[in-house]
Amino acid sequence: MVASIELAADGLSENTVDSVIPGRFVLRSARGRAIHASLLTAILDHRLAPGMRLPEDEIGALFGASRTIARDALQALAHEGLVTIEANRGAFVAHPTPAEARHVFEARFLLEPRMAALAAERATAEDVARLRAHALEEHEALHARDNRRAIFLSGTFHGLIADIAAQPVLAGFVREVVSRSSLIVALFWRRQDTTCERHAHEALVDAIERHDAKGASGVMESHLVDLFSGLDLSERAVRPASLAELIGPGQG
Amino acid sequence: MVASIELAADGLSENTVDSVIPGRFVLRSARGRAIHASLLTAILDHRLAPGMRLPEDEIGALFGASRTIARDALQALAHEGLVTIEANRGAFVAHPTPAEARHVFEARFLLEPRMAALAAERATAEDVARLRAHALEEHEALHARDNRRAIFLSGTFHGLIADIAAQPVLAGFVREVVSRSSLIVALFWRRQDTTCERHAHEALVDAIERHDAKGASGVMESHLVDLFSGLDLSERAVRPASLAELIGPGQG
DNA sequence: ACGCGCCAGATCGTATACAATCTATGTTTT
DNA sequence: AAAACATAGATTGTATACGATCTGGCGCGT
Repeated sequence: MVASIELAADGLSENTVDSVIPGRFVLRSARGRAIHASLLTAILDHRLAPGMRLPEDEIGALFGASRTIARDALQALAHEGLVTIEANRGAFVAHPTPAEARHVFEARFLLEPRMAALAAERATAEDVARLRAHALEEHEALHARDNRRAIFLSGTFHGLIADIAAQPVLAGFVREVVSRSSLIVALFWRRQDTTCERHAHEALVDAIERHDAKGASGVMESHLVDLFSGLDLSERAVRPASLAELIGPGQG
Repeated sequence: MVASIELAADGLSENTVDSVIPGRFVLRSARGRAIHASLLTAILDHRLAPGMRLPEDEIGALFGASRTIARDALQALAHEGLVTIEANRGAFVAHPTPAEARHVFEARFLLEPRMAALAAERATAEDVARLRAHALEEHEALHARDNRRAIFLSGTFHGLIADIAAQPVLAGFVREVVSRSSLIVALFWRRQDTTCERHAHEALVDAIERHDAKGASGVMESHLVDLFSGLDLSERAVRPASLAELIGPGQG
């Protein structure tokens, strides 16, 4: 039951939501966009877990809309790879396999270092200021132990850099793979410390401020290596062993 | 009026259609997928011109489906950047601006040389055979002056290479930018000879057969430079002068 | 006790109805 | 005659109705 999760839009600042939404828009109605935005942010900050059902009725009702609208929003999310649609069974939060996780990160390894380099070449003083403000927000979220916000912001940071690179098509692709990474982290993350990540983001802003394209590209690449190596993509991870192993033969 | 254009599926071999359709599927009904496939191929081979209206009624009726189904298919195409949806006005074949054309090609310049290199590393004998067969088909289409088929096949060739690179996420991105390039060519192409292109495709297959990653990457890059330099993205191109200039004051 | 089939509830698939909006044509006004 | 307005037709926006399909549970038979 999805209704138990807070999906209404009032919990989110409009700015942060906008920074995740793809530029080219396919949903016509305001309510459709609201549903899209709410589900998107709920997936990005791990309120909605991979595999969770998303019944059209319930989602529509949450936003005072009919199934027609909810379906459109779910179809849009399916196109972004965040929702899976099974015929006659409905929509579910996507549940990437280890192989899909690898493919998503392979795409990030190709796209994002280049975006960081372009951002370093093109960033204005205001761009750098915006990045710094964002990094500060991340810092505060971590300090306040607000993990959801921290994980959400660390994703939108990558989207901001893609915007600065001023390549809208590639920026859209980056947003997609970053969003999907959020589901991958939810499923396969095995490490606790996220401090390395914060330092990486700060180092990235520094390189961009220096207009050091090579440096920014390198920092981004090693940052992605860090993220990727924090995943456990062994087969063990996807199937939680056997029921026997989970319950244990002598500890119930 | 769109009905005057042959959109039914019987004119196309199933194989070639499949090779254009994105892997992850969002449309549930068979008729929805048929509409999607037909509109897609009609756009790719320039039967549907940029800016053309796509009324829901008419499209649904063509396939014996209701507007509901047609809407879903149009939304999917909108997500791929091939169709533009305007609120309360309906769907149109996308009509990219020169700026958008540049952004699409910037994405291709980043993605496709890498895909060519990966394809060269990974291609099996069967992959090479498939590419050769495809290049031969292109050759035949050109020889038969079947321009529509030639332009269609030259697009799917790039999709095939992306498949061989075995990176499904990136391959999906490549398919999107290649499809959009078809609209860009329809609007901005200014050159007649496509022979250079055929040679480029053959050189690409040769490099891939040699497992020459650097070579394949280089050939792909110069092939894209060729394609891009064949476009006229000046502002003059986008607005076809004035109505007076088109009709002429003294030749009716 | 276990497996098999059946039935009810829930959910999705699709068409259709009606309201809202837009476009184009023709009319009025200045 | 040109511009503003009004109206009719066409097209989209959205809800809803009804049939199809799936899921889970109950009862039956072995």
